[in-house]
Amino acid sequence: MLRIKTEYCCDLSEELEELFKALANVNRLLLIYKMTSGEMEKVSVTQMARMTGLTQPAASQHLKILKTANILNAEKKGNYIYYTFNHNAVISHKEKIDFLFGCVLSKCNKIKMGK
Amino acid sequence: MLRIKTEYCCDLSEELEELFKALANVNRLLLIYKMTSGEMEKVSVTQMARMTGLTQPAASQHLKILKTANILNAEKKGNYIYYTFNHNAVISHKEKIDFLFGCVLSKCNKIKMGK
DNA sequence: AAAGTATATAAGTATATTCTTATATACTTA
DNA sequence: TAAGTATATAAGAATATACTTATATACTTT
Repeated sequence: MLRIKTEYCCDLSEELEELFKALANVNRLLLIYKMTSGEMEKVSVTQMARMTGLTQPAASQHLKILKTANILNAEKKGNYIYYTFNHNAVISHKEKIDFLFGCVLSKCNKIKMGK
Repeated sequence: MLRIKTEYCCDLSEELEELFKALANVNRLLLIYKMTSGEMEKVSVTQMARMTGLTQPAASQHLKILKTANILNAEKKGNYIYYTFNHNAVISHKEKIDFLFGCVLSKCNKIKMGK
């Protein structure tokens, strides 16, 4: 199990680096929160830019980063593009984060128990 | 509750940005995994550098970033400095991440239910 | 078809990140 | 005290990030 984990962690670290990079920006986090908190199911890029105080190109670039990181999906509908959460990918991201923190916290507990 | 959440999210976004920035580096993630997986409770900086293939200054700089982000504690013992996880802070970090993903996933579920 | 709107992309700039090498600091031990 | 070891810091270089403004692309509507 430890060997599996050790090998797994190299790949996992690279995947988590990409995920954390995508999340490591306050404007992208605000975009995400806006997407969760609005009454609207779908919000256009221009609306999101307005809501977060970003210019349209800046919002577009941030959304692209979130899409590339498999956090969002884009769906074109006429003139507008609606970004939505990539539900399954978000679940998968969360599992990886839980694994990382699980490793850390179980190590903390082992030490507290006196090895 | 929604107003509380909206205000909370601005602060939270800035805190999560700092946390995610600290975690958004493959070498720092590998350092973390090495710290969780070793048999040793405490590992010196030089040992960690060797384990991850980093130079001593690079490892030191990464560890400083993890310490500044309240992920690690440093404890000087004679000639060596031992880094350990900041257990309580890690729990607090995890709670914030869980809140973020909780918002996202509950939004996903709301949409699936048809608003 | 022309004009208007929404979004993306391009190019440039300012800043941040992550290394490197060299050196300083703190401690230990001979 | 001098020499050795561990760690941190400093300074510089290469690269990445995040914005800006300008423009291209895709679609809609008149």
